[in-house]
Amino acid sequence: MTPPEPRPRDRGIPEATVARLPVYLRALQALDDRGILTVSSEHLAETTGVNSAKLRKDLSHLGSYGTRGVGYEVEYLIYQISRELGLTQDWSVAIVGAGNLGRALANYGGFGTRGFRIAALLDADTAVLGDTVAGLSVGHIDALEDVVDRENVSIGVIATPAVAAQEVCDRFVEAGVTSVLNFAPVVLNVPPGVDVRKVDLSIELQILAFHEQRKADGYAGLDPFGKGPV
Amino acid sequence: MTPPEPRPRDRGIPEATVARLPVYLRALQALDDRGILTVSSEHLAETTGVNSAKLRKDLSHLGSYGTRGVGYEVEYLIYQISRELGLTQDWSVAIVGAGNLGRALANYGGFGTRGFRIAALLDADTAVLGDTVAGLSVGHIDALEDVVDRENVSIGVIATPAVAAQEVCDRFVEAGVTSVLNFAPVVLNVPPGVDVRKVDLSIELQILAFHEQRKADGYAGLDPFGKGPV
DNA sequence: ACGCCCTTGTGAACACGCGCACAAAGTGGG
DNA sequence: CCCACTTTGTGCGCGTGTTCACAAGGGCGT
Ligand SMILES: NC(=O)c1ccc[n+]([C@@H]2O[C@H](COP(=O)([O-])OP(=O)(O)OC[C@H]3O[C@@H](n4cnc5c(N)ncnc54)[C@H](O)[C@@H]3O)[C@@H](O)[C@H]2O)c1
Ligand SMILES: NC(=O)c1ccc[n+]([C@@H]2O[C@H](COP(=O)([O-])OP(=O)(O)OC[C@H]3O[C@@H](n4cnc5c(N)ncnc54)[C@H](O)[C@@H]3O)[C@@H](O)[C@H]2O)c1
Repeated sequence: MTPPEPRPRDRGIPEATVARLPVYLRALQALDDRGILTVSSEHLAETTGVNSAKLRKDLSHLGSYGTRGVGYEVEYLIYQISRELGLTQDWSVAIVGAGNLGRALANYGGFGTRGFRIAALLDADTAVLGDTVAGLSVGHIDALEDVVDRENVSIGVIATPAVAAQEVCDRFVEAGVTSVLNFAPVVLNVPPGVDVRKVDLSIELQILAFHEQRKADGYAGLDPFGKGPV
Repeated sequence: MTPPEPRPRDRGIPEATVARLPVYLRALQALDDRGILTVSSEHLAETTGVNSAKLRKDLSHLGSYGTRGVGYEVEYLIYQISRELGLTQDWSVAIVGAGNLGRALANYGGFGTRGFRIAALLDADTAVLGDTVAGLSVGHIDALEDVVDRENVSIGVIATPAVAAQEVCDRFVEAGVTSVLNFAPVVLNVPPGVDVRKVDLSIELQILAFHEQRKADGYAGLDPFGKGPV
């Protein structure tokens, strides 16, 4: 419309902010549980480990929900963040791969309490079919399309070995799933419009190893008071 | 210090680059397994899902290991990246919390093959002490300091419930561990010089839910034909 | 030996995110 | 009613990271 207008993706919340909102939400819920009614950006920032100005800027993307001189009303902010994140509705999740990780995930209680319902746990190995994990019976992978359709699954979790991950992903996408959480150590290929997030433990360890090595090498790095290599 | 000198932290590799090196490494190892001797930045970039210029810039931080007109020698690059990441030595890892997740991690074979040795699996619950997981006997949490010392543990993994995480972390730090991988949904407090990385599945799901909601809202955003998030 | 073509390595422009610092706005006390 | 104090919301400069585009460099065919 207006040529000199820097507006193309303004209705969008910065990705970095989106990644922090769940952290704020969790801290706010802890405050709420303790019966605390309001909180300042300074205090909330401290408990979530971020800069208070950054926190305020993050929240300002949702609207002006604070009161100057006072702070933010805990319950109201919980509601606003939840709404923004889409947590006022329930989401169905399907997990593929009922191995070590898939079972741990299915057994994990922390999902249901946040509005994520595990609709199915699927596997290709007939030896595990019918096993009961967390009250859920392991289904066959060929039921994937049916499950996605019937249970209205919108998030697919991949906990299979690496070689099977792309194929499972393709089936998810084909079935209409547009959000995938991948634990297999492979780069998934997906069409535009599909979001993939990956959790890769080996990479995390390798990053830690890199920094660990840095500390070990006698690097007189920045931060002279750095509590050095203890 | 010196105004015209851009040298203060030059020997350092950008954090974003460090996070990608393990991805390149994995792709290179796959090429190596297939007997492929050299690879171009274009090709490697495609299989790892990054921009080829970014890949070249990443690799240039390690040195000039490519040959113009040809590409990179796979084996040599594997060696250089491994060295930079500190993977030419072995690292001892201690896991605390022998629940669903801790056991899945201990059972996972993908760590040992990359130079990470699980030195111990510890828990506070006497009911699980002595259980054998992946050839490892679950030890008591009070042995943490001993284990760290004796096995030369440099990376601590926290797979306990949230309430116990900070305390376990403190004990790790006190014992001399300077790298922590945390699975519990809490913000850990550590002194300078200690690296913490977190893996938080609930946050990953919430981020996916946010984007999912975005897609569902009939947002006739920019770019009617997808290409949106990816 | 020479020149063509391929690929690297990087300069420069751009986009994004961070944190300081402060004016605006609201509260509570006198 | 006014003033002093607290805390929000944000303008701005800075640093980091990404991408384009291209000159420099090296192999290979002739
Ligand atoms: N266990 C961990 O702690 C851990 C850590 C890091 C990464 N990972 C990754 O997570 C994934 C799963 O790990 P895991 O330890 O649970 O492995 P696992 O071998 O215990 O389980 C994998 C499961 O996937 C099933 N499967 C195989 N092919 C399938 C297919 N085509 N369709 C459906 N199911 C299929 C198998 O039958 C098996 O039950 C792997 O990619 C692994 O690299 C696991
Ligand atoms: N299981 C999952 O898939 C999953 C997913 C996301 C997050 N998490 C998080 O990972 C952590 C572990 O999850 P889990 O499912 O394995 O839980 P879990 O309850 O199965 O296991 C926790 C283990 O920690 C032990 N423990 C408790 N206090 C301890 C202490 N002070 N010192 C040592 N050990 C102690 C318990 O005895 C238990 O064996 C939790 O914080 C959870 O929120 C787990």
